[in-house]
Formats: sequence, structure tokens, C-alpha cells
Amino acid sequence: MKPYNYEDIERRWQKNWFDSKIYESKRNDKQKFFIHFAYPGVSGYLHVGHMRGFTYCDIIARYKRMQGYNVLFPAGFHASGIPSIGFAKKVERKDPITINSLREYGLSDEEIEKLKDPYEVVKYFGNVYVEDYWKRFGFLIDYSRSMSTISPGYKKFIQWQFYKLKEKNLLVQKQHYAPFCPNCGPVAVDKSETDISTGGNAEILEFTVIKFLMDDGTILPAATLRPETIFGVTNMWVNPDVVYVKIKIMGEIWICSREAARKLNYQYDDVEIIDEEIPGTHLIGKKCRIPIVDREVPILPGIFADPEVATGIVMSVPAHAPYDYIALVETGEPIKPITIIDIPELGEKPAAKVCDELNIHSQKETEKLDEATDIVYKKEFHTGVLNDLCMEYAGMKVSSAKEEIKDRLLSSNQALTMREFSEEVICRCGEKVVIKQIPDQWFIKYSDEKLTNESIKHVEKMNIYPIEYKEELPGVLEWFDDRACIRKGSWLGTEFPFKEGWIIEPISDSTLYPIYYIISKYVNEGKLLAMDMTEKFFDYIFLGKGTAKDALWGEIRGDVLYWYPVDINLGGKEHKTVHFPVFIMNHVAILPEEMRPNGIFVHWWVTQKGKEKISKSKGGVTHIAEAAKIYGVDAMRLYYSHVGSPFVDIEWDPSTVIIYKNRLANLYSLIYNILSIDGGENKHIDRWLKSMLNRRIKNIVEAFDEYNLRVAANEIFFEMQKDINWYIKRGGKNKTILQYYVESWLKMMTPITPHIAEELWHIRYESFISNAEFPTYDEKLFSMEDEIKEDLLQGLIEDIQEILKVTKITPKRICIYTTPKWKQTVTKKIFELEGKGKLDMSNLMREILTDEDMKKKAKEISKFAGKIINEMRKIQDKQRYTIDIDETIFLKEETSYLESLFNCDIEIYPADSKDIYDPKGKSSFASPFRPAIYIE
RNA sequence: GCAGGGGUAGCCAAGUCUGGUCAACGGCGACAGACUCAAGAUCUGUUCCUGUAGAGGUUCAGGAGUUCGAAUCUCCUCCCCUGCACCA
Repeated sequence: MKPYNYEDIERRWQKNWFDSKIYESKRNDKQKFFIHFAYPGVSGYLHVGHMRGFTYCDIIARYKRMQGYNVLFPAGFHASGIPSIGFAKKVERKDPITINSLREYGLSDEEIEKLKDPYEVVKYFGNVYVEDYWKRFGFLIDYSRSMSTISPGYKKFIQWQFYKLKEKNLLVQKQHYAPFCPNCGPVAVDKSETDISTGGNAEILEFTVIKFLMDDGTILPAATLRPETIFGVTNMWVNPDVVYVKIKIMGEIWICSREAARKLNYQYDDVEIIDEEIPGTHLIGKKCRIPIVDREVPILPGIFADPEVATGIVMSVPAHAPYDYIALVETGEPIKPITIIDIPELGEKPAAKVCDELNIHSQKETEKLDEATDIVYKKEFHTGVLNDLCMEYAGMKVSSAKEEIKDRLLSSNQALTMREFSEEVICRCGEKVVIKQIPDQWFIKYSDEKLTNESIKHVEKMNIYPIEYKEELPGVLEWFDDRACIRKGSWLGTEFPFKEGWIIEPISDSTLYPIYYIISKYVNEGKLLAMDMTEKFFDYIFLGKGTAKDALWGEIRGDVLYWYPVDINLGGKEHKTVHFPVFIMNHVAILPEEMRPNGIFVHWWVTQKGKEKISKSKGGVTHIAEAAKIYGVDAMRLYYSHVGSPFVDIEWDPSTVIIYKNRLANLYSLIYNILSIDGGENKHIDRWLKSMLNRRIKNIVEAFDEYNLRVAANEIFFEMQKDINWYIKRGGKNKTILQYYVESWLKMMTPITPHIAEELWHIRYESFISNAEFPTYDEKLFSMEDEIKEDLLQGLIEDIQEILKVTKITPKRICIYTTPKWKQTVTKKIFELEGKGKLDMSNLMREILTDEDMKKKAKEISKFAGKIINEMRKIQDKQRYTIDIDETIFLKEETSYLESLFNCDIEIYPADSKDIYDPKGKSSFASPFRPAIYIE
């Protein structure tokens, strides 16, 4: 036996597979299967967590290929968008973590220098992904079709997609608000903080700015997230320490903070400061009128009114807003809060009650006040109802009144909307990021009713794993709104064909791409140039419109018809609400029905202990190549497929991976041992093994067919090993059947652990097991009788062990009493009658008592039958009880096995024979499949 | 807020759709034994409670219900996690 040197084994077989190009897919007569994973963004080195989904994809692809499908499994890179630029920027500003990781990976300073260029970043990582990750894991990806989304050909493809969307009226222009830096232009607010230095978690909030009219006609604009509380306004708050400004906006005169004026200027046209100096103190004591309710309220000093937030002016609703309540208490003004929302839990004065509970006394206790605000808001929003003070809105739920009141204020020009970040966002240049209006932003109209409905209808026909996601999808599609599809700024991608200088954003350029894998092969071979990829070309090859310009067009059209649609698009759960919906909708929008996707497979994540994201600082192995070295690729593949179902998050746990590694090493030597066994046949146990093998194959094929990868892995790597161990333990040593078993077993291991399987296969064979046919089962080889016998024996052994455990006897002799004939007859009869649906006590007794001998035992029989009938309910596999086996003969044959097991004398007696040794009268307990036992 | 997923023995994690073979797959950890100079690996057994005869008792977040029978079905409550759009 050669030692199990997994690294050598992996490298050797990978080289052999790739040298003989078994991964390349070509059109032929066989049925096709097209699978791919959502291509990864290019954002740096990946870690072991990312390999989970890729591995699932390879397992499925390999299984399908062994089942005789012509499998297409391509892969590419999603290079568009921010990530590669972000990476290049980090290199440029010498971000120490980034530079360090590159050095650690073995890059020279010159090589690092080159990565200041985002295109170099894509090139470099593209290579790392293919060579160090995918090939290193033995994936039979069709590498001849590799592609990236920033290649010239891909861009032509995306432009074609947008021509088609336009044709179908699915591109629309409307107003939009986007993050913007006054110095740098458009910026992205995202968690990776590529463009910005703080505020990656910020959300855009929509404030309603309500216009309060002062005596002199000036407007005091108060911003709120709760317009429905307008009925409870008792006063206004301005900050006495702030100097406000007077502005002209859309023909009106407003007073607001300087910061607010700046922000409004980006969201509305014609904003102009006309008076620089309105100290807050000058406003205090004046009055203004509340719209709708038309009541006059005083302006009071409130130091919590932050000039940085919205307009810097706050309307006061002390009954329902903790900040307002506390401020009112602090000013000592004799103003009574006006309660306008009925909510039993919080009583008459909700804000006061919660402030009291949290023990808040000052406007400066912002943390507690925020908590109080949150509590009141949530309760009121969900369960609150507006009361009699709210005019025609009385009795309405807060959640619906809110929208109605807001719409009324907006449409009557008594308010407008102002967008604001939930937290401060600072650009990398140091400037504050604002929200800017884009009057004519292009959108993909995913809200389109026809498109939505057709997509929902298509989902019904799809194979979606897990099923829960299939049920969720219609709701997601319904909810999916128009999506801004282009932007300006630092961003890689395809030029938008209808507006110069704008780039298509990366969600929108990654929806239809699986079809591009069909042509990327010709691009890579140099047969197809970007300049030839005209609208006519795509129309012809994808839609069959027009005529083929040349033979190549015809060939590609043939490929498209053969390979498309996609059978499985596999991706992580992060894709559920964005990528998969647009993947479906773009196919539905553009391609004919027969080319729409057949299936989606969603997998969950690998997390660090305690549900954290994997990171090196937390002790996770980041580099995939490093992990491959420590654990071995097959061990990792087995770990991914077995440690949990694909539809739960799994925790990365190095010690568990080691267990799998040991398990494989063990399996490796076990198989060598099995193959060295050279013995003759033993009819019963040989038939048993054959029966079990066929049963396992059935289970495994069924599991794989439903992509139940964990079940398949469990059967192959655990149950089958248990079976073969039992066979050997029971004295099985039939060389022919062992050989056959191992060969079938190796084939079934191949999708999950291809390297070790290939290695062991080559002990006897020259061909690739990766190209072999997956085993099939033959139900005729199921042998119920032999299985029952082994079950009987196992049950007996367990019973003896339990008795030994409880009694702590060291056995000198064990007597086993098999079932008396009559009990077997009665049991069989019961199951027979049950099968015919005629089971009842009188029927049973009538039939049994036709036998004269039985009549003598009538009383005993009825008692026993009653017990069996009662127990029978629990038994599902009833068929096996109708099979007759002679327990005595069988167990007598196995006496020597039992003797070696318990190291004492074993005596087998039929319970109904006259001449037996039974000092404790145990034999009366014997029943079918449950021999009685006496130990001394 | 909107939407989705989940809570199973010391831990991880199957089972839930299709109720009965479920004291509940598998793995880890722990304990005992074998092997070994030793360690590791491997193998055997035990691991909810009780029990000197293969049994009984109490469990699957909590509560209520349906049923001959519920981890599985229904309703309510509590707790945890995830996604939400110009980030991929």
C-alpha cells in the first residue's frame, strides 16, 4: 500500500485531468446539463468560506457528468463595479493590511506596484482564482470559456442587452437621489467604504419637511419622520446657540440651518441664501401656524435641535416624542402635551411614561432618549390608533395615517421631502457626502406589471432549492422595484449606450450572462472578435432573428439552442433578494420562453465561530492554498458537503476538518485492506452485502437527484463504511463481491472526493473514474430475507449487551430461545389479514383455530395476538413480517460468531421444543424476531 | 419598517413538507477498554434519568389544541439570525 500523501495525489490527478482536458464541454448528441455559480466579484483573496458554494457546484456537475449528461460548467469573474477599483485604491494609498496580504502571498514590490491599476487587479486575481482556488480544488470547470465582465466582447453583449430592454420599454428615466461628494462627484455608500472614510452603514431617510407659517409670511420648516403627529404639535424648537439663515427656495422664504440650506441646494433647484444671520434667539418667542390643524404655537428654545440634522428646526410633539417632552419639562413652560394616539400599553402620556421608566431628566441624555424614542415609535406605529383630535383621521391606524397625511401635505404644497443620511458620511477627500438629485436617472423598470407576472409564472416551473426560496420568490419579484442602472464616477463596467459618460452598474450587467459562456469560448479561441459582435449578431444567435452571416454564426446559434437554458444557477443566500430576481426577470424580458432558466440552488454561508464573518485575526485560515495544504482538498470537500445541509450556515472549525481528513486517511487504508482480502463465498452474508449495496445506491442516487448533498455524503462516507465493516466482521471475504463493492463505492465517492477516488481506482484501472458511469441499482438484488436475518442477529446482540450491562454478569453461558412455531404462525396471519384489510380478532381466531393443535392454546393465542396487533401500528415496513425465516437454523449457523463475540458458550433452543435447558422459564418470552435470552 | 430563516440532548447538527420504524442519523467532546515504550491515529463499548434481565420514566424554546398517537400538524407567546437595491 502506498502511503496516503494527499497533496501528491491531488496534484497528480489534477495535472492528469487538465492535461487531458476532460473538463472541456462540446456539443454532442447526449442530453446537456448547464450549471454555473454566480461568478465572484474581484475584490481580493478569497477564504475557505467562499469555497463552499463552488464545491457544491463541482459536486453536482461531476455527478451529472457521471450520470451521462453532457455537462457545461463554466466560470468567470464579475469585475465590474467598485471592488477592483477599491482594491487598486488601497494599494495606491499603501493600506497596510492590503500590502501585507499581498506580500504574504509572495508578491514582489514591483508586482504590488502594478496593482494600482484596477485592470491589473482583475487580471491578477482572475489568475489566482483559477489556478490557486478552482484548479487546486479539482473543479472540472470548462476553463476554455473563462471570461470577465470588463472584456470588450462582454461589453458588446451588455450593450445589446440594453438595446433589447429599451426596445421593450423597460428602460425609463425619472428623478433619483444618490450620494454625492461636492469634490469627487458620485460616491458609493457601502460597507467596504471604498469611496468614503466613514458612514458605510448609513441609510437614506426620507424626512417630511412641514411648512409652518410665521406672521410675516416666512416659513419655518420642521423636518419629521412622523408627519401624523402634526395634530399633537404644541410648539416649535429652535436652537438658541445656532445662527440660522434665510433662504429663498422655489419662490418661498424659509428659515433653516446653514447646513440644511447647503443640503437642500443639492436636492432642489433655485435655493439661494438671502440673509446670513438669523440667530436662533431672535426667533424664540415668536409664533407660527400649524398646517391642516391651523393652530398657532410658540417658538421655544431647544438645545437638542441639531443644525446638522435635516432643517435644524423641530416641531414639538411632547406627548409622543421623548425629546420634546424632556425639553418642555426643562424649559418650564406651562404647556400641556396633546395626546393624539391611543395606545393602551403606554397610557395617557406615552413619551412621559417611557421617559419616566428610563429615568431621563435632561435633553443631554441622548442615548437614553434615542432608546425611548425607539420604544414609543415602534409601539405607536404598530398598535397605535389616532384619536378624536385628529379630524377625519380619527380611528385610523398610525401606520396607514402616516402615509395619507404625508401625501396630503405634499400635494397641497404644505410640505416637501428632504433626504438625509441616518449617520454622517464622509468622503475619502474629507468632505461631507450629500444626497443629490439626479433629474433624469435611467432605471430598469422591474416594476413592470407584465414582466413581474410573467416572471412569477415562470418561477412555478423552475427547480429551486431549497423549496422555501421557491415559495419566497414570487413575493420578492412583486416587491422588486425599478432599479437605477447607470452611474458616473469611479466604476468599472460597460458604457451605457444611451447616455455618454455613464457606466452600467454591476447588478444590471450580471443578469443574462450565463449565455455569454456559450460564446466566450469562440472569443478565447480568437475566432470571434468584439467588433463582429453587432446587434444583428446577437439577435441572430440568441433570438434567431435574421440570417447567419457565416458558418461561425450558425455554429454559435447551434450551441445556444443546445446548451441554453441554464439548469442550475448556484449562489449564496446573499443573492436571494437581488441577483436571482434580476437574473430571472432579465431572462423573461429578453429571451424566449424555452430559454428561461430551469433552476436555482441557494447555499448558506460558512461563518467563524460565534456567527462572525471569517477573518484571519480571529484565527481562521484565510488562504485557500494554505488550507488545502493543511487539510487536503478532498477532506475540505467532504467537510463542506457533510458537516451541515447546504441550507444552514456552518461554522468553520479547523478541528472538525481534521476529523474529516483522518477519516479519509482511514478510508484509504481500509480500501487497500479490503482489496487484499482473498476468500471464497458465504451465500448469506454475500447476498446481504449485495442487497445493502443496491439499497445504498438507490438512496444515494435519490439524494443526489434532489441535490441532497449531505444525505448523499452521509450514505457514501458513513453508512457504506458501516456496512462493509459489518460484512467483514461477520466473516465475509468474497473477493469478487468485495472488488465489485469497492468499485461501486469509489465511483460514488468521486463527485465529492475525486482525488482519493481516482487514486484508488487506478490500483486496477487506467481510465479516469471521473469519466466513469455512476452506479445504478437493481431492485431484484434486494434480499429482504438476508437483511432480516442480519437485523435479527443485531437486535439479539444488542439485547444481550443490554442485559449484561444492567446485570453486570460476566457470562459463562448464554441460552437463546427462538420463537415457538405457533407465535410465528399467528404473527404471519395477523400481517396477512392486515394486508387484506380484514383484520379483527374474531376473523383471526376463526382462521387460526381451524388447526386442532392451536385450539389447545386458544387463550394464550388471543392474549399474544392482542399484543401483536397493538404493536403492529408502529411498524411501517410490514412486508418483512410476512417473510418466513427459520430463526433456529439461522442462529445455530451463527453460534460460533456469537461465541467469539461474547466469549462464552452459546446455546440455541426453539422455545417450543420439549428438551431444553431453561431454569428461569425465559423461553415463554420468545416471540418472532425477538428471541428470549437467559444468561448465567 | 418590509421580507425570510431558525430555536432538537454538553457542543455542532439530521429529522419537520409526507405524524407511528424517534430516546431521536452523523460528528465533536467526555468516560472506560484494546493497541502502543509513550503520544497521536485507529478499534470496541458507554454517554437524558432510573434499573442486577432485554424494561420503565421524562424530553425536541414555552403554552394551548387536533389525533388512538406529535420534535413533526394548528393557534398564541418568547428569543435568535439574515437580506433590503445603485454593495456584490
